[in-house]
Amino acid sequence: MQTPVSTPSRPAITEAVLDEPASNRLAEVFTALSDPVRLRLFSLIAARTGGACACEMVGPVNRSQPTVSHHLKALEAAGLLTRERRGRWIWYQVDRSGLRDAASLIDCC
Amino acid sequence: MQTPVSTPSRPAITEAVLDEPASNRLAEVFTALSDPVRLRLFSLIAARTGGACACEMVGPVNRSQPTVSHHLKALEAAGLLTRERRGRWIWYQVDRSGLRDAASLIDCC
DNA sequence: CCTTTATATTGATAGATATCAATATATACT
DNA sequence: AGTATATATTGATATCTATCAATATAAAGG
Repeated sequence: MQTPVSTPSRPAITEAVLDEPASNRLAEVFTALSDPVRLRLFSLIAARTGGACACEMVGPVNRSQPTVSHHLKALEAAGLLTRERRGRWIWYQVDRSGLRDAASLIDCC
Repeated sequence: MQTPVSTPSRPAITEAVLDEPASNRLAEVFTALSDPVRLRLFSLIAARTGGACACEMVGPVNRSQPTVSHHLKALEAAGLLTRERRGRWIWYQVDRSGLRDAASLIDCC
């Protein structure tokens, strides 16, 4: 499941009811953000300009390496992170475009 | 589980790593938004100034009355909707304050 | 090629959750 | 009181998910 390169901009939620495809896609994004460990991982990455290495994250979130790997994969699959290998390491960065749909929903406040 | 009356404003996610209480609270909000049916319900309510009656929602989301009731309760528990009885009917409105935390996370895009 | 290090996958399990049918509660009207 | 209508709760079930131990893969360096 991958995010399309360019996402069509959606009307604000106060202006039109979400149709089923839109709500399905948005639910994917919010599902990815619905776990405290994933939120902390996302936050760790967002707080560093230039992104962060997966190797730095096991300690801070206090979960096993496979669990961290699993969560990072989920965030990437939802289009919230980009992933890049550098030698033995994997570097993640926030994919801001993946957040736009979610932001437009929440804009109404 | 009820939202405090006034929520302390949080630093942008690009500035500080979420601590555990913050990520737990935020995960509650995003969990509430993580289901397509709940998103459509939320959207149905947000699209109507003055809110919407629970009785109008079973048809549009194509789920049973108990399921709709269950989802509306979840949205209210997360602090995303307010609930008011008017005679036999229950009216819901978007609680914008409940969205602020989520918005601040997503601001970074 | 063998070892080390970083990350991913597999398999298992406990807990969460979306759903509905049946039933209960609450309000209004007669 | 009795009936009709709106919403909530209960109980059951199927599916999903967070987690870890064990194992696999991938890259770098000797």
